[in-house]
Amino acid sequence: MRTGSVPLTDLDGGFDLQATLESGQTYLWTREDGATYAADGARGGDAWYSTVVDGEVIRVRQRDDLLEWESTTDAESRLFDLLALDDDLPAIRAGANDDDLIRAAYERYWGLRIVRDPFFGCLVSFICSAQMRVSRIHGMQLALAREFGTAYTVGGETFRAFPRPDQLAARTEGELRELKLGYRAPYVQRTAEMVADGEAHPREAVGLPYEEARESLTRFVGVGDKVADCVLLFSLGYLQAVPLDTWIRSAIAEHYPECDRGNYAKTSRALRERLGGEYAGYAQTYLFYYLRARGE
DNA sequence: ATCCAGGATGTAT
DNA sequence: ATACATCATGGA
Repeated sequence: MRTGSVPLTDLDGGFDLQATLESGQTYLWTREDGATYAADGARGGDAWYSTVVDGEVIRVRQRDDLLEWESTTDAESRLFDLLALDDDLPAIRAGANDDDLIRAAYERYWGLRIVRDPFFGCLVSFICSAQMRVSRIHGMQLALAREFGTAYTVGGETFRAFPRPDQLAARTEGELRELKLGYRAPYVQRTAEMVADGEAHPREAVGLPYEEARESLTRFVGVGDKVADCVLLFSLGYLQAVPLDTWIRSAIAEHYPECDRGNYAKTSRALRERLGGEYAGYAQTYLFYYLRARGE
């Protein structure tokens, strides 16, 4: 294993690994101490997290102002990409609407970055997210990796990659239901087939104007506007995407009632402008984590 | 027991 | 285009 470390004081705006990985954006990392993601956003700890990307095992942990990593390859540039370490956080925040709520959320979780997940794992994660809590979505993705993903053994420890499209496409709906995916099982199976067969691929959305990209992703089974927004935001680099989930919808009702325009597209557009346009997805994600931690 | 969780789909209007 | 029922599962 190669090792290295990134001095976080060099980054624009610092970094918070726990907030980034446990805030419900990504479900493709494993916390090695076995602790479940803190639903209340409890801070602290310097746990190791691991993932497998393109056949390379990557482990990271944060110790104060140092991000330590260990990997089967030189992982530094990969980490900059996956964890958006090159995003200019102060500039992003400066471009956001600065009301009391947004300010509080940014201050509480400062250093949280919008991840850039591998697209297939992200797509499946958010198909599974329908009417599910964060901890269970994570559990589903770990189960998919454990049952159907390729194993890599390094230093006596085994790491499981998230399954490739063909690996999931080869499973039956029944096998996926055994992992407690419920009614999402056929969605995952059919979407995996679409990608494996070359019928469609999430990356075809890249480069399209934002709302066209969202529409493009809804061709996958189990993907509506909300899940499409999550994939755009957490995998494909569309930082203006504002997913409207139940938490954000209640926040709209309580704090931004004028943004409720009746349907998804118009409401999302209104909230996007309200939250700061180009980087509205950042404010949305800080807000989501903040509100969920407070249990509102 | 009832409600709810990062919703989507099929059908009727 | 919009309204509605239906879909699994488990924790509060």
